[in-house]
Amino acid sequence: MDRRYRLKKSSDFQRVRNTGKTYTHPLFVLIYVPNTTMQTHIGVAAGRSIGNAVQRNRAKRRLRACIQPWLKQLIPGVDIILIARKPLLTASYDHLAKALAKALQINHILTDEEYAS
RNA sequence: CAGGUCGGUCGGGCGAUUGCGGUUCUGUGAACACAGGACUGAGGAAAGUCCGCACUCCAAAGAGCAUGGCGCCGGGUAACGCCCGGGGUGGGGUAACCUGCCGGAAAGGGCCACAGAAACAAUACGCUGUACUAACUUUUUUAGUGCAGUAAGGGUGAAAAGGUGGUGUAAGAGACCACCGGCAUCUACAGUAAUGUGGAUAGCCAGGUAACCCCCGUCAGGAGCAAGGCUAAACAGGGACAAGUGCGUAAGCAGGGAAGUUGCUCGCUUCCUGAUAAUUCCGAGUUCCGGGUAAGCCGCGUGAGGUGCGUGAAAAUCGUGCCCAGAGAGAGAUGAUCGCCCAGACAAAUGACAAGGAAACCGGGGAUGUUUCCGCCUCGUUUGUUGGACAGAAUGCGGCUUAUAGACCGACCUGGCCG
RNA sequence: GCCCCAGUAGCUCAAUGGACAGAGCAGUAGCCUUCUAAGCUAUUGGUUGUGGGUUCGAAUCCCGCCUGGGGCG
Repeated sequence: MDRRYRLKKSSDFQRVRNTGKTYTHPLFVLIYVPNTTMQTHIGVAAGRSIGNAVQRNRAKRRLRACIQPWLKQLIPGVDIILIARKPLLTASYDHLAKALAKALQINHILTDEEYAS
């Protein structure tokens, strides 16, 4: 995932978490809110409860790898935060990819839903 | 062959598809962005942040005190609380080997609960002598009080004042004697030294604790890359606080005041040292408070760097040759999905070796030998299943500590068998 | 990343190196009350975060880990 499309500032994270809509799944938490810049930003986070530094990094990498194929089909102008949860470390890739795709469809963030389905 | 000890090395490999960070090249295009290519991208502990340095800022990094660390000896180093070698003194192991401790308790202070007579000293449980009193009364003995002597005795305790035996005495005591042990001073030899082995002298006054204070020696100025420097933007043009004197025309000097020196003092550095009749106003600063910005660049990787050879008892210690192209993020890159292989583990089949067991034979009998069958363990081959731990750079190094599936190499020890 | 601090009963806190580590609240049982609350009495509950060391003796002193918390530009 290119660095341009990432959510960076701490204040941005605070804004999205305070004003955004939340969708909870056993593997992750998805928070999103529309912005005014027509540019998509995605932030990935993993808390201390996930484990040590290796496990936190792995969780974030897997989430980035899963969101990668959907980048071009997202509605422009949305800020998204993905927060990893503990079972994500042991889940298979297929399981995680399907769960994430379903989450994106339900929340109507994709531009072309027929292609996505 | 089995079990173990010590030291060292490695800590999965190759490929495909698709992504990310860094450097660089090419093309398009106005800055600057986009597209494509090439090279490259975590560790032995990157961890804990426990020590030591480099580096940066505090004017320079000065003195004394305080505070803190360290503490047998020698060597190494930029330095260390680290490493190597040696010494003393305990503990564990059959052994190889592992492991605790290390200046001073005769400079001084404190503490040593309970128990005990007493915890370093005497208002003495006891023992002995003696005077007096009382009981009984033939002597004796017993009890109490006073005086004097005593650390031998029992028992207490973690610990009881050199030990054993004797002389001696009213009872006792290194008071004296013999042997043994420890300490101090002087001294000879060996060793760079710690120290070791001897000799002489007088003495036993000298319990433990310094991870209690302390004394001696030695080291340390403080803060930390969010250090610090530059650029841009933004807010504000704020509030608090002292001295306010003398000489001099003035500059300045002296005195005074504020701040800094990340504890204190000295020293040093910076700044201030005015008005008014009066209330009062003014009043510096690298000070304090309050407010604002959290964007970019540098610091930032050639370094106490790797590696071969030599030197050395050893310490990647020193000397020397060669190679340096190869991580530098900033919500923080090195990933995701597969395929093949390789250590290793388990199961099955099969082969080799074979502790041993059974039967038969040779032989008068035994030791022993020969043949056949069964065969723990170990190793090899094939097939199947499974299968790689601890863990992620964030200024950089030297150590320490802690976590870690396993694999390999070398040296040594113990036991069994064979020659 | 760098630098600090703390850990004692279920909770909040005490304890000069010295006997079985205390106090309040909470819990349990009893008394009181028609019943409950309040009150009174008794009682339960601790590897002093953990592993070593110093000491005759450690919650306390020293060292290593674990867990939790705080600060900075």
